[in-house]
Amino acid sequence: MSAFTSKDVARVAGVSQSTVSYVMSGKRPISASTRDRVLAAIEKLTYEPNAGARALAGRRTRVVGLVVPFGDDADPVGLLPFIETIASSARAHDYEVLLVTNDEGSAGLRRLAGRSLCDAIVMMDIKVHDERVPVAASLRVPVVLVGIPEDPRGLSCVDLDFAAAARMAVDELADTGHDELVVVGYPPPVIERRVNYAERFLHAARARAGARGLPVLVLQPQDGRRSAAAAMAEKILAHGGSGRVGVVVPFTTILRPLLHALGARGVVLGRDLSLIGLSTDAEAEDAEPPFTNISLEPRDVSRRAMASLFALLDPEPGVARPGTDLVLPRLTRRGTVRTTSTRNR
Amino acid sequence: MSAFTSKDVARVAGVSQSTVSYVMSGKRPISASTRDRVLAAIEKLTYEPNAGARALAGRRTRVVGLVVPFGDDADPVGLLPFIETIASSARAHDYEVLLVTNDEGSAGLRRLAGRSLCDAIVMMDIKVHDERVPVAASLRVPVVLVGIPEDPRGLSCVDLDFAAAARMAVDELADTGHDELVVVGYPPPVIERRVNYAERFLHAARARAGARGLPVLVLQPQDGRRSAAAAMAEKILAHGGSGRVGVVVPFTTILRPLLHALGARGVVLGRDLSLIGLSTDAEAEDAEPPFTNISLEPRDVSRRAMASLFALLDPEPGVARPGTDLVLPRLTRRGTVRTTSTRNR
DNA sequence: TTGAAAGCGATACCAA
DNA sequence: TTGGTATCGCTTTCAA
Repeated sequence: MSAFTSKDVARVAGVSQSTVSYVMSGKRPISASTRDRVLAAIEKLTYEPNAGARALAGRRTRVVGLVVPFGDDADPVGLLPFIETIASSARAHDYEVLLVTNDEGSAGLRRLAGRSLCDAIVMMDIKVHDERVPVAASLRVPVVLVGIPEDPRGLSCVDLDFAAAARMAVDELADTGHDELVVVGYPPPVIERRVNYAERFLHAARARAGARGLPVLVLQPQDGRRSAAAAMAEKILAHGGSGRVGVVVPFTTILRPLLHALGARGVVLGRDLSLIGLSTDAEAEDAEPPFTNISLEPRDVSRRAMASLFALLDPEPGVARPGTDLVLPRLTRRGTVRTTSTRNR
Repeated sequence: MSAFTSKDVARVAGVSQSTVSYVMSGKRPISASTRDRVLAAIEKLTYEPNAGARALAGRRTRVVGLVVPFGDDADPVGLLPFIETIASSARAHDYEVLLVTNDEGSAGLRRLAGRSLCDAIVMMDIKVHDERVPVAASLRVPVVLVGIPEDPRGLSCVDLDFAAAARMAVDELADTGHDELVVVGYPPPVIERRVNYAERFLHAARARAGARGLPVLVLQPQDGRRSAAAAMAEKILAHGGSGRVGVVVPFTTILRPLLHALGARGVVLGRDLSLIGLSTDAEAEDAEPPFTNISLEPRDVSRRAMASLFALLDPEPGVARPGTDLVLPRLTRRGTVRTTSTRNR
């Protein structure tokens, strides 16, 4: 394949190397005729600029670094839509995406910035106290967090509004006449790692339930597997004798096995028990039965993260300042919440 | 953060810039004392070499390009283990991973190579006739295919041996006394795109079934959703009156809904009907019920792909030549195949 | 509107 | 065992 340089293009087009550069960047007015000659030469030679040389001379790589939670026991499902959306958004701005895995910790961040491998970084799976956040804040490149640490150190954060999600779930159940709440929370490793959204969800759920005068029982599954789901189902049923119970499930991976475990015990959701899950819409639709859900909106979150990243990369005067951007979740009713005659929304 | 260069390191260590370079690369013997001084200076300045400059001068980027099937309707589940394994394998060799999505087609490949963004490429989701393969073969950088096109053009290919998987499934069912086979195949888009593994699996299944004297019915689900699964369940049951039927399901995403649909119709797998799925072990274990599966081995496949990639990157004399590397699948029995008294393996 | 030339920060050759 | 320096391919002043 070609190994032509901008010098070759210049020669073919009969112009100087700098003119070739300016034609490509548009940073200088060029007469129509020379531009055409240059473009023709580029076409003819199938010239592609050398990324390394460009990065060296121009001090920008046109690469965004993406730190993803691999290897961790973080919810692996639902990661793809994030990566996918970030990748396509990057491409739409003519940026490449460099993948770094979480298990490298802050070393990955230092490498990314120190070696000038990228112009900006998106970091996912933020913990409440995250050792990487202060490091990220000290880098020469802007960093956008998908998730909210306790102290963002002035970094931009984007995430679903998990507190609002919790309030939506509690309100929906309170409004439909339920008088008791069970939250099937997060497994021990998630809690121990102090994943930020888990805490935000649980705190807000407790607070709202208190405000609405509903007692809450928070259960903790061991993990997202069948046995854990079966145990949860038993606890819910043992607990739920007294009244009209609404179950809230923010931990995505336990949803399917839990639905199965409840079904196997003869429970009909929407009749014997109400359930709201926090999940993508696709998962809620395809589950058996389809359940009322509050959407995680991974695509929206990713898009907004990339938007603030690009805002940081070329700071439009008077516009973006870093801050926290919370995406509002959306509740979709699919019949797993029993409604009374008093309310019918 | 630091923005030190190797020149700074040289100054602090009291040596020349080239000595710093040689200390880092080890391409030249260095006296212990100077090496120590240089390393101390590097440490002190937290020096990191500029990737662009390195790529430019050294003509190698230490980046591998990874082309993943986003946006396509290719099975999104099971993609993560591939990416994850490739990423960690790359890191183990001190390479970065640049993500390119499939929907860019061969343009992405040309960019990767043309701009010298990477030293080698891993490409997934190969079709039988894949327009990208001839392009890949014409690049200046080595390309490893995860999947097998009809004409690999001399490129290295690594994949699960889907033909062997099909034969294993057929043999297992034949050996256990089944006298009829139903294959719940791939949905129309997969067939139309001529995804290579789908064809390999179906051809081999038909051939082996013929050799074993078993009639085969190949069904085609519309997609991987509940309604499609329900339709499949009906067809299987309508068909299966006459004898002992064994069902083979190579399309991963339909497995869960199909299991549910069968269960809802009162079918007990391993008693009324036998089923073997092609899926990761995790999925087979966690399903309801857990099913006998043939593993997709994404981690093995990825590891071997990276192994041949690194073999291409520094060609050990007398070792690697490009070729096709098929990973043997593994069958794990989980009780969804009914066994006769005549065989008990 | 265009060109010449000085870097950008490494690598690796040629000498010593 | 080490240092000087040309070079990689592009961007961006500075001059014209």
